[in-house]
Order: sequence, then C-alpha cells, then structure tokens
Amino acid sequence: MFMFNKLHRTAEELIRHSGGRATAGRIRILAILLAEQQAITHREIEQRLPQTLQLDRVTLYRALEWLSEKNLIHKVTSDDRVWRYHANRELHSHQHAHFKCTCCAQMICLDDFPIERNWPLPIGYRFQEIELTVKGLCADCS
Amino acid sequence: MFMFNKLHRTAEELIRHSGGRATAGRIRILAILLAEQQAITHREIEQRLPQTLQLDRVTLYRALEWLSEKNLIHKVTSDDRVWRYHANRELHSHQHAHFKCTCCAQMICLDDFPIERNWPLPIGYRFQEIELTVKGLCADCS
DNA sequence: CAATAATTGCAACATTGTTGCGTTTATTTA
DNA sequence: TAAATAAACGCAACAATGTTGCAATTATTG
Repeated sequence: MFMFNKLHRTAEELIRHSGGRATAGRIRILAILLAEQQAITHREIEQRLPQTLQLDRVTLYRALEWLSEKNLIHKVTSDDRVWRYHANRELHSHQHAHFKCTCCAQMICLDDFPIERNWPLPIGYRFQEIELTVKGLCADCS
Repeated sequence: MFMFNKLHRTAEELIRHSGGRATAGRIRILAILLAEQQAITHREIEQRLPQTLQLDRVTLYRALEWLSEKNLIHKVTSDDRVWRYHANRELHSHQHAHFKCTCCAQMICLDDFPIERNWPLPIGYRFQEIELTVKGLCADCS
C-alpha cells in the first residue's frame, strides 16, 4: 500500500494525458495494474478494489476496454477463456510473449523474449501480429 | 462428401485402437475433423453433422474431450474464447503454431513453423509447452 | 442373448462478457 | 461558482460457451 499514492498520481496523469475523464474508478484500476507485476483478471482487479470504491462489473469491463483503447494497458488471451490485463510500461514493446504457470495460473510478461516476425506464412497470407504464451511452472510452483 | 467413407473407416479404426467404444458420434466427429484443413469450433462441427445424426451439445463436448485425451485431436486456444479442434496427423508435431485470420476467423495449423523451445525464462521457471498464434489475413481476405 | 460398464441426452447451472437505458458525474464555460 | 452537457456509471437483462448430475440407452464382452 506504500507507493500507492505515487501510482495513483501516475495513473491519473496518464489518464488525463489520454484525453479522457479521470474518474475515481479508472484511476484506481490503472493504479492497481501499475502496482502489479503480472497480468491479472477482471475478478482479481475487483478483489483489489477498496471497500470504499466498489465498481459494477460492467463499469469495470468498460473501464478496462477504454484503458486498452488508449494503450495504457493490454489484454492477454489465455486458455482458460479469461482475459488478463497488464499495464503498459515503456520498457516492454507492444509485441511480447507471456508466461503462464500451469499450476497457479499466474501470468507474467516476458519482455525480453525475442519474437521473430518474419516467419514463413502460406502464399497470400499477411502477417499482422503474434501471440505467444509459454506454459510451464513458475518459480514458486516448480 | 466423396472420400468420406474412407475417412469414416479411418476414424473408426483410430478410435478402436485407442481402446474406447466406437460410437456413431465419435466416429463421425473424428471423420469431420479429419476432413477439415483448419481447426474448427464446436459449433462448426455441430453444423457439419448430418440430419440423421444430431448430437446433444454436451455429448459433443464430451466426445471432443475424449478424443483430445486420446491424442486423436487437439484443442486450440483463441482470443474469441472459443476452442477450436483439429485432427492430429502424423505430420504435425505436437507442438506447432496456428494462424488465425482476423477477418474471417478461420484457423489453420502452421506445421512447418519452427518453434524454439530453449527460450530464456526467469530463474526457477520451468518450460512445459508453448502456444503460438500468428494473426493476420488469410489468402482469401487479404 | 444377457450382463455391465461406458456413453448419451436432458435439465439445470456456472462463468465470462455484452447491451440498452435511465441516472449520475466530471468537465467546460459562461 | 453554477449551469449545461457529454461522458461515465449502475442496474437489469441477455448471450455465448462450457460443465455437472443423473437417469436412460447402447456397445461390447462372455
């Protein structure tokens, strides 16, 4: 919880720079994601919201959608059919790999994972982006 | 529809070799997947079933689960939260990449996509498998 | 052909996410 | 600083995908 004021201020600034309304919900959600090392689910974000700021499920979804559009966060696909969200930081490029622990389901970004873009596709096919998830056991589970 | 008898027989044989009951549903489902170039959804399989053999949704899910367990087919994750299924053929290794068209949503297997396994993970992390989906436009859509 | 264990179909439920719409609120501007 | 207004919110209802429990059916075995 220490550091949180700073993240809160950072979050608000980022949101204002994106030209949207700096509502309490958006700020808090972004601050939560900034505080997190790993990509977390809608549900996990909900649980991290303080009692004093409980948001409707729909509002949370819409805020996350908005933050994605503004490129302040990104969404990660997973095999459990649940989106996970993570704050965008300068350091990681838009295209990066993710690691998912098959035991505890935690998900982290592998920022320095080299992603090859010039892979051979069938004739006529056009590359747009790549999604790469490595599965295995995290340090705690292995 | 020509060739279908042959696939049907192949499917039945594969199922018997796996030590399970060769029911009409399982045979037909596997034959459908064998006939298909691309990975298709539960819904698409349902639509390809003949009028004379309509299966319950649940039965279809369970048959697909069983075929996966027996390694006769494999499941592919996608960003639309829908599983897609594809018959396992000798040629493609268990680990291979997939391509998904962002326009028409068709999904194919990229069998000759080189997948590097020795990627650098954080200390203490253990590799199990990799999921790689290339997104872009297929030949028809681009 | 009978026994039996596997498979199926039905109903009900669970989870995740989306849409429509009236109400509230952050921001702008006078 | 108060009014105007567009954006954001909360609620209810819906949609899509998949799962569970259980009784009825069926493929296989002897």
